[in-house]
Amino acid sequence: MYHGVDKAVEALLLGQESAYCLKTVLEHPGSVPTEPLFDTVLDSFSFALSLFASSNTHPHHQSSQNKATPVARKSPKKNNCGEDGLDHYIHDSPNPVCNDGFSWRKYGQKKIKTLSHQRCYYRCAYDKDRKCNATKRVQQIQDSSSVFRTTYVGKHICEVNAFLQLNNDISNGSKMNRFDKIDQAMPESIMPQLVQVEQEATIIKGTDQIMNLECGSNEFLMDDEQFWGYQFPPCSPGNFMFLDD
DNA sequence: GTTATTTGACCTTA
DNA sequence: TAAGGTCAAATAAC
Repeated sequence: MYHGVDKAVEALLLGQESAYCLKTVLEHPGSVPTEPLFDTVLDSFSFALSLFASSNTHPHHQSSQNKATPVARKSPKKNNCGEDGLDHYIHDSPNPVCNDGFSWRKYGQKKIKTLSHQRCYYRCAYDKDRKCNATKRVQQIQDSSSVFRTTYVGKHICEVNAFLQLNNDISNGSKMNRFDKIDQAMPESIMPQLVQVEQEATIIKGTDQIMNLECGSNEFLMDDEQFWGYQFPPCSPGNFMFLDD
């Protein structure tokens, strides 16, 4: 999936560029708002990581994917989502959404009247520890193929808290390697800050690698190129598009 | 024993 | 009142 890798590289480059801008801004405090730059850096890396994650959904990587799936734990007696389709998906087609880098805890599932499959509800595993209010809903939306819609609601603040802790440690004179500290601070959660909501960001992952943005009640599907264009439109340096938070 | 998942009940909203 | 979202006790896995 070289196309996706190219996109990922682009995203990383954009993130790098934004990081450089942020560095410059921080050296000249007050000149430019820093928050949009933070968001762009996070979004860039998030998107790149999501692409890598989706590239790992190729059947050849199935075994490793299954290992990494955080919600794979299932009771043999109780069906995860009560539908054959989802079971089939989990076991026969790796679920990329479950490998989005965050740790999720399932807190419910519901049969949706207009849909043939149940909707599963997850919240951040650190919702209490780090007061992270991020949740997601996973819904299979097609019977004929393994297409799942994951709707992310809320913003992950768990990794932000971890970074604050990290920065405190560093500023307190710790000599430990920065990345060692990151690994310690957030073994599982240093990962994508997917497009966050007030508007919900919805990503569909399936056999066609479709991505979807859901804007209010008007849904539309787009391929990853369109999604990319939406997320990171062509722009000159210093003229980024930021998503409202 | 601890932690995660399941699932019916309850709450909220349109 | 119906439908979607969340809670929490029961249950299963480790």
